[in-house]
Parts: sequence; C-alpha cells; structure tokens
Amino acid sequence: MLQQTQVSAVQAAFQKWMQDFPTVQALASASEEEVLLHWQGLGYYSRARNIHKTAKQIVQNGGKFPQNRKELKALPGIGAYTAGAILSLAFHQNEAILDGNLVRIFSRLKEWDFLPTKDKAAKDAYWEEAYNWATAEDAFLTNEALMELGRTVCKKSNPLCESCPIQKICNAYKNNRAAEFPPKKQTQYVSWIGFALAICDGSGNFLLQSSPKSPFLKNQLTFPMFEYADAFKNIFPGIAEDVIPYENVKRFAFTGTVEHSITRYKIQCRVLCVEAKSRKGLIGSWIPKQELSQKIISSFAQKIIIFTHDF
DNA sequence: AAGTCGGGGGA
DNA sequence: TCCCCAGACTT
Repeated sequence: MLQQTQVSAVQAAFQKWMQDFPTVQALASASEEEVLLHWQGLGYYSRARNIHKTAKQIVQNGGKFPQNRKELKALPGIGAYTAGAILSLAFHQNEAILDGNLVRIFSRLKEWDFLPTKDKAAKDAYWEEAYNWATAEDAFLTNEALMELGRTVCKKSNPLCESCPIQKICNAYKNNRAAEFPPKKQTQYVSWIGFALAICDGSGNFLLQSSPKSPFLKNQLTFPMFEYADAFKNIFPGIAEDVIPYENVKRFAFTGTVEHSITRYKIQCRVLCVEAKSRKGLIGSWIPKQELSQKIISSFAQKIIIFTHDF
C-alpha cells in the first residue's frame, strides 16, 4: 500500500485490510473483488491484484516467504525497494532499501543533481550509497531511521537542516543548497475532455463495463467513458453509439461535470445520463444504483455516481 | 530509458 | 498549480 502512497493515506485501509486478511492464507483465499474493495480509493490498483497473486503463490509454496532478493523480486508487485524492505525490516537481514526519502537524502548529502531513474550509472550510485548505510548489524534500524529522517526532517520543501543529525556530512547543508536537491521531475500534464455514460434501464439499474479502451482505469468496472472534445455541447454524441445505439435511447440528459486528475491527465468529464428503451444488445453488468458505490473502486468513478440519474 | 498507473495533501 | 509520496511494470 505504501508504494508511492503516503502513510496518512493508507492508515484506515490498512487497518481494515489486516483485520479482514490477518494471514497470507486469508488473503490468498479471498476473491479479487473483495481484495479490490479493500483497495478502494487508494489508487494504483494493479498493486492490489499483484499482492493477491503474490499471496496465492506464497501459499502455494507452503506459506513461507522467500528470504532472498532474487526470489522476492520474482513475485508480482515486489521490486527492488519492497524486496529490500522485507529482507531488512521483517527478517533483519543486512539489506539495503531505496525509496523516495533516501533518494532525497542522498541527493543532498552528495549534491547529486540527478535521480536514480536517469540511467543505470545513476541507479547504481544511489544503490551503492544505500548499501553503504546498510552495512551495520542493525541495518533495519538504520533503514527505518533514514526513511523517518527523510519524512520529518529532510523534507522536500522547507527541510529542517538546523536540527538534522547528519548535517555534518551533508554537502548541500554545508553550501546552503538543500533547496536545489534533488532535481525536479517536471511531468507534462495533458487535458482530457470527455464524457461518461450512465445508462439506466428504467428499473434503477446502471450499466457498468470493464472497458480496456479508456487511457485510464483499465480493466476496472466503471462507467463507459469517451474522450470527446465537444463534450460540452448538449447534443447526443455519436461515439456513444459504440455502447448504445441512438434508436435504443429513450431519453438523455447531461447532469453534471466531474473534475479529477489521474497521473498526468487533467480530466473534465461530463456525465451523460441515458435511459435505455431496452437492455437488449447492451454489454456489461447491470448494477442497482445503491450498489454502485461498492462495485466501483476508483475515486474518479465514485464522483460520477453523484450525477447519475434514473429519470 | 521513457511511459504508465491514483489519489491526496502540502506549499 | 505544481510536486511528490515507504515504486513496479510495460513499452
């Protein structure tokens, strides 16, 4: 859960997760739907599918976790950081970790104006530094301490250098340049204008699809969505006929606009509510309105529910 | 090596 | 509005 997600955002979901899946066996025997429901609103939903797969594999192999980096990294969703975290924090092995906190600390300590994602040499430099810090017998404590230092003192902005316990070995502090490190990522944001189709059958059920077409929320049960530059014209968009032919439309109405951002997409999504004359020929799952909030995982699609209207 | 994937909060 | 968070995986 903590991969690219702050502790505060995870806490509530983590409590419920551990309560309902107290063992790897409990997780392995849960349905994917139940697992995803526990991940509701956390984002990066492939993490949920991956940890579920990993739990099944571990149970398959007798319920024992691998105790080396190579076998851990072979499991779905476990990469360099998580493998190190399991070996170090759980099994107290002399192993390195490298997360965003440590990257920020090392960048400032060394005045490295590059990120480990730059190239192989950069990645190697950061991991070598991480291993230097993980040589002591109590490496798990050092690793925990570094992450905590990064979170509370060596912060992204307004770092508390004056109370930093390792200021003496920090080049950025010495040169008063902490604010210059690490370098920014600068992502290019893209605007996405379109609409979501909330099709009802006249009996309070809405059509959800697992649409692999949209650029986001792939393979998730959600409202059919289309990128459409003219979404703010109040006419029935022709492309909606990919899902429902116009001759099957009893009535329609634009009921609202949802704004949301998913990774680099800045989304403006109008909600187009449609009452179908017949369910015939419509592909997907018909879900009663009051069950939508439990069937839909993403926060974006949750916002759309507010504007659903069954005429 | 670059792109993709969520959502929320701090500044 | 921009940036980043206890990253991993695919292209």
